[in-house]
Amino acid sequence: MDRQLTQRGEERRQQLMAFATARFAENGFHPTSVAEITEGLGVGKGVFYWYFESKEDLLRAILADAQRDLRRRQRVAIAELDDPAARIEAGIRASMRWSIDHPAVFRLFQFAATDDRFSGGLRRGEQVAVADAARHIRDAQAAGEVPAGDPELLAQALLGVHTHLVRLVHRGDLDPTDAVIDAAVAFCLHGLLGER
Amino acid sequence: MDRQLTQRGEERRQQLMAFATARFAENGFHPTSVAEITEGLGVGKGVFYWYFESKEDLLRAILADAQRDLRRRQRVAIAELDDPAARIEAGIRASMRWSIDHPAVFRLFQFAATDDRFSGGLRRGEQVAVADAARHIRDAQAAGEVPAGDPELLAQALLGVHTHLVRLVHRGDLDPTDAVIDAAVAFCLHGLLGER
DNA sequence: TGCCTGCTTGACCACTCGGTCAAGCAGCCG
DNA sequence: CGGCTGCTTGACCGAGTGGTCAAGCAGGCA
Repeated sequence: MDRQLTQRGEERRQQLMAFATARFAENGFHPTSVAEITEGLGVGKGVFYWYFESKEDLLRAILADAQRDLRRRQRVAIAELDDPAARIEAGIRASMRWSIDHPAVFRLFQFAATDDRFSGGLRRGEQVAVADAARHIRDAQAAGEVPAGDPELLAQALLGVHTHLVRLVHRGDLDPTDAVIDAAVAFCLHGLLGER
Repeated sequence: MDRQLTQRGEERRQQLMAFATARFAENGFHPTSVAEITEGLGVGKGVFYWYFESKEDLLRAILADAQRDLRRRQRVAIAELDDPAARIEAGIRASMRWSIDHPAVFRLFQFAATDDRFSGGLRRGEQVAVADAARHIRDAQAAGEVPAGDPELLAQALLGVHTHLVRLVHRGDLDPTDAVIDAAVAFCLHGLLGER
């Protein structure tokens, strides 16, 4: 699309993305029509296609935006920590907090992972975060803190715990307190059998 | 619907479910039309509505069927084990193997969890399995094998690891070998920091 | 043999969808 | 002031959609 947007145009674009995010999360991507989005905002349908090439394009933009934001938060959380284990823990905590704070976007991530039209884009971002965690695991292994084992696979396991527990929070099965995050961190670090 | 089905009718129903499972997994639920399913089978559209009330009804039937099958496999795997930790491990292994063996259905589970029209049905089955694992965790805690901690939450963490790693296998990022399952089990039992 | 029930057909319905476009509006620049 | 560019409008399009139904077929039971 690559349009020259004024301040006002940029705001309209954000408004469309925000509203669509809410509708997609609530109703699902496919069942939500473009008309529903523009009518909900009280604008003509053409406005939508001024800012986005298609409904798909819109969702991709939403996902990319959110991934950038999450990544930023992870980086900030880890920035000043040196110890590998501390960085891993801070990364888990930051990711969970972000995901809990952004229920709608998190739901869209879940859906997007389900659909080949979008999962490719997600994957790249996911792999960056996983590679990051894997690096810290490798460091911890080198320092003798963590026993041998495929760092990538372990990092993926962390992500699995994160994702599933956040889903339960949004579903209402778990309270969005720090206790959940603490438990997730404890499980990831010690598993079922506990500290040595 | 509750139709009186002959042998032939039962087979047709199964055929519809099997074909639809493949199409839904490949193309997505919403983008796959009823016409696509009946045409793929070379039958008239009315056939579909003889066996199912709606497209939604069909997906629900597919999910319920699959959940029953998974549950059966879990029960068999655990049946003759007494030790709580052994039961937990066997449950994880059985679940992962089943999920790896049923890529299409697993994908539908993932999608269904995303859509409120279907997630309710899934949830019940999921909670049964989680409650089961939680019981074993509680037993293990009573036996002093596992330190204190919310058993339900720990069971959910297991499920999170299972789900995410299976997804990676289906995505092609991980080879569907026993090594993945072993790693998942090891992570669940010992976490990152390893055995005591 | 005839009939009844389970099964199948495919044209048809009322609608919705994503997407287009000619036209009009508004604010800033020269 | 004129004009240019960014933005907005909403009627319109063709292609499908999920779902219905009157009609026909066939195999097994009486």
